[in-house]
Amino acid sequence: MTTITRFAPSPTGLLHLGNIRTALINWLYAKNSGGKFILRIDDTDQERSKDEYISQIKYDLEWLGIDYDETFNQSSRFERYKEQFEKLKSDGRIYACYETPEELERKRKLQMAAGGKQVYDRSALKLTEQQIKDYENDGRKPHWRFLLQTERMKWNDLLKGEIDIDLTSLSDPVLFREDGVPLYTFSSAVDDVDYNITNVIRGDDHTSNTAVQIEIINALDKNKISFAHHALLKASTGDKLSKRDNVISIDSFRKDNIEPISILSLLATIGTSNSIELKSGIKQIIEEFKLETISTSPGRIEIGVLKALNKKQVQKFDYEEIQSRLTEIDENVDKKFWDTIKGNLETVEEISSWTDIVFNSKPAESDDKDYIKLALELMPEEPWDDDTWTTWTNAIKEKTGRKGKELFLPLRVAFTGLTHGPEMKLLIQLIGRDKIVERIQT
RNA sequence: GGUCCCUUCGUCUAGCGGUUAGGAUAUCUGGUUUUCAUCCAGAAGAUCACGGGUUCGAAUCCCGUAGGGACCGCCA
Repeated sequence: MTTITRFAPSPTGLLHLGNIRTALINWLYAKNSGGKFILRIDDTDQERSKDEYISQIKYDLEWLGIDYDETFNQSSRFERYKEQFEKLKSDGRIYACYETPEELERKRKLQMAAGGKQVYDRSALKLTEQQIKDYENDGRKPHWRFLLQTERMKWNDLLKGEIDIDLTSLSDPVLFREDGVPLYTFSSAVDDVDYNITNVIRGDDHTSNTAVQIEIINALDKNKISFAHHALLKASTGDKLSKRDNVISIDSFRKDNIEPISILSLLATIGTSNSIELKSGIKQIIEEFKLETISTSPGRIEIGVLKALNKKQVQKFDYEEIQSRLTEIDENVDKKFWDTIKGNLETVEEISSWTDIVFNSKPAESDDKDYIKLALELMPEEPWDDDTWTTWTNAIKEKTGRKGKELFLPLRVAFTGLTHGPEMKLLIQLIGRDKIVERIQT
């Protein structure tokens, strides 16, 4: 049987490290076993779903290199949900409820005050025909609940092991709203069955929900789906992740010029027993993927690790790989320029600060003017090569008796305005004699 | 309140009854680079949340406690 997994985001916000991790795990699980991966947009709640988020989600996935064999929107399947709803209804698994949200809220508060279970009391089941008629005459429309019959739902979770949930501690789930809109608990179960999903891998927050869904799936069909629940990720502070937490959205990382492979490498590492390292590409991540390496305890997102991985990737780039990106930043960036500068970059786009230093004359104030003046006098004529710097500084050394930091640091500052940077013997060739003279003389 | 789950170096983790508790990363030191980064070599870093029990022997099994998380919605 072919493995089929799915990622089912609701388009109510941006994708972040947490939910993209779930997507990646599902994608890798499918890829690793030669299976299929489906992108399902859970947009049954039309009020909260936004088209812009749908395109953003697809763009983020594409940018990261996570492709899908098939995609569909739940909003296109309302008829099918209705059909399956009728089936469950005729099987007597669904019953009509007439409580308003306010009434339900009041019940919950009462239950909480009494210290009992906050579970729906099934009073709708005891309604007389007359009471129902009265509600209907009042203009109330029913919402529909699924009658939970299992006391304890057990399954073998691929990540958490044997799970045993007390279903009597959970309310009968509402499957259809008063306005006829199917709820996630139901539409998801219908789709997972219809699309022959073999493995549902999702966050730990769905664990008790899974108990409910298994019973629904069993009522629809024979359950053949294997479930796995991974621990959620925590923010670096130890707090839970939020959809509104923009600092970890994929979009924000892209805007910060973080490379996709850096994000993928972090995701393939965090909360797993894998070594923290930069991966060579998505292919390596697929090959190395093992579901069992994913931990059941929540991992912390360390942005510092992401940045370190990205830095490694930047320094790994060959000029040819990113030539168009570089020349777009500055057309004068050639291979020599890139190779000289890349060791000092954390993102590719940071190169712009160096094109500025190299190409635009930026005179730096020196408090060591006499020394700089002397250096100018001793500066070799062009053409310059890799030995020029040594020849030059040796001459200065001889004349002044300076050595080490005293010798070179004032020069670096005078040429670049910075106390650190690429190797001087290469950098001075990039800047060139004319510009250096210009800078020193100012 | 109920249900389910988690807790091992700063961080991510290995560990499945006998280990000097291993690795990765970060940190520090030395070497290389006449700076920084890279690279190489090395070091330090964990009373295995706490308490009890089982056992000749517990990070590992059992019970309890504490801390943390998820869910308990006409959201997903």
